[in-house]
Amino acid sequence: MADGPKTKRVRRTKAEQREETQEQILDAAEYLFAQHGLHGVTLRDVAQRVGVHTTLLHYYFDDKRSLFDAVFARRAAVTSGRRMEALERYEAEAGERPTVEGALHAFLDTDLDLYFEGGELWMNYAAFCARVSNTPEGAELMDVHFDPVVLKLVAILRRALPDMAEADLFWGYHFVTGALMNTLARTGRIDRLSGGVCHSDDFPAVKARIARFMAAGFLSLAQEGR
Amino acid sequence: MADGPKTKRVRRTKAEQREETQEQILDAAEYLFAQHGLHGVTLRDVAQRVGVHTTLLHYYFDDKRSLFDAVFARRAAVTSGRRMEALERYEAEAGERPTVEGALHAFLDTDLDLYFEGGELWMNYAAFCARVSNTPEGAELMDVHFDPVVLKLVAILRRALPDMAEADLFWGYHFVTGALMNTLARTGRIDRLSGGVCHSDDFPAVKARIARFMAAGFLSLAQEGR
DNA sequence: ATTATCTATAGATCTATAGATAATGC
DNA sequence: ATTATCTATAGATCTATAGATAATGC
Repeated sequence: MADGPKTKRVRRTKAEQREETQEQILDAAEYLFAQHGLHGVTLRDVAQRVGVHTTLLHYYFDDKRSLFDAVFARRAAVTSGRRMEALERYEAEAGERPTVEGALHAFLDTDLDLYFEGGELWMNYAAFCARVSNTPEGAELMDVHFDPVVLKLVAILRRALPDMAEADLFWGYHFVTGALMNTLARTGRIDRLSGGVCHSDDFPAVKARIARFMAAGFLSLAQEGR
Repeated sequence: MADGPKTKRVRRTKAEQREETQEQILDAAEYLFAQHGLHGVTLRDVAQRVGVHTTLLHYYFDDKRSLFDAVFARRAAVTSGRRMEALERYEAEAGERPTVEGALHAFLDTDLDLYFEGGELWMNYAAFCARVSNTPEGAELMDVHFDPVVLKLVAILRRALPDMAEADLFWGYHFVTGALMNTLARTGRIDRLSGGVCHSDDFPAVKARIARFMAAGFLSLAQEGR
């Protein structure tokens, strides 16, 4: 229904054309999957948004599920890589004494910045990830693409809190990622609930609070001992 | 594919029969929607799981979306009511000096207990809620069914932290509900990520940590002042 | 000559409705 | 006599494939 971005028909090499069309398909699919989920979107919806025929999607992607996986994978490498770098940079800076809050800032702020500064397409990807994170298939894609960077975060947290039980570390991460996904989803619920005090789109507001909030949570579990 | 519970054909009054069939339809739909989402489930899937013909679903429910809404609504009143009672009980106990952690225990523990002790069907409902919470339609259903109890929680938190900014209160709640929904989803991700240290199904483990963790988060934001 | 895109279409499935049959109600 | 359930089917879509046409490559 909404008309996608119109292609300028100034075409260059075949490789470029191929690349360009594929990116447009992925952008459209990303937007639609974020809104309606894997099964709520038809290949025809995606094709219409791009302005091509449905069959072209089969030319570039084996089937619907492959397209879905490709949407997930395309930006996963970027966000994962950026966060990994940020964590390594923080680790180097902090030396012997990393803090929970420092590690969480590196992990969370880097990600929130990427989406917020990356424009509409990155925001779509964020919503896409959030939407699928609470599904069985989505969770498995997260295993594949995000385990290394998450385990890196956990490793730094473990050094910051050497006496904390392993289970506490992982449950703490579980709470962090839940809060993050709820943010990325941008459903507008917090806007309505708060009577307009908060806005789903306001990632800077989340960034200003989430690392400190979660760090205090970790410390309170650590204090408890067990 | 999986065969649903077989109906015992000892039928009583029509009202009872009607009630029983409707409940079976709702149970089956709840399970399937939790696994595959609104669009990932066909009416035929639901009918097959119950062991009736697809058209019977149209006899009891206007269309697919009405069935979906009915699934959400059926148990929403129960969980919402129980949490509201728990919050009011806590408010009465705490008198002039409610605490953040006390309010969160009332809100969160009551809910986790309901699902964990309610058996498989309640666990399905929890997964259903979690799955839809990150979608636009789901968030609107949450507005309708859960706003009163959430605003009650926020009101107690406000009394516990009278100097806290409104935005901080609501963002804090936003983090809490994200962590809760991630728990209810039970995707198995935390199991794999932690190498078996944590289990998605282990709501008691979450209950043992989440209120303290989140309370510390709230206090750290409040301390910040501004 | 190869690659990108479109046309035509098969085969399956999905939602929804109309009308028939089987079971309870009085 | 009314209500619960099933049969039959219409009409719309949806995914996927085969083969034709249009555009680039050399």
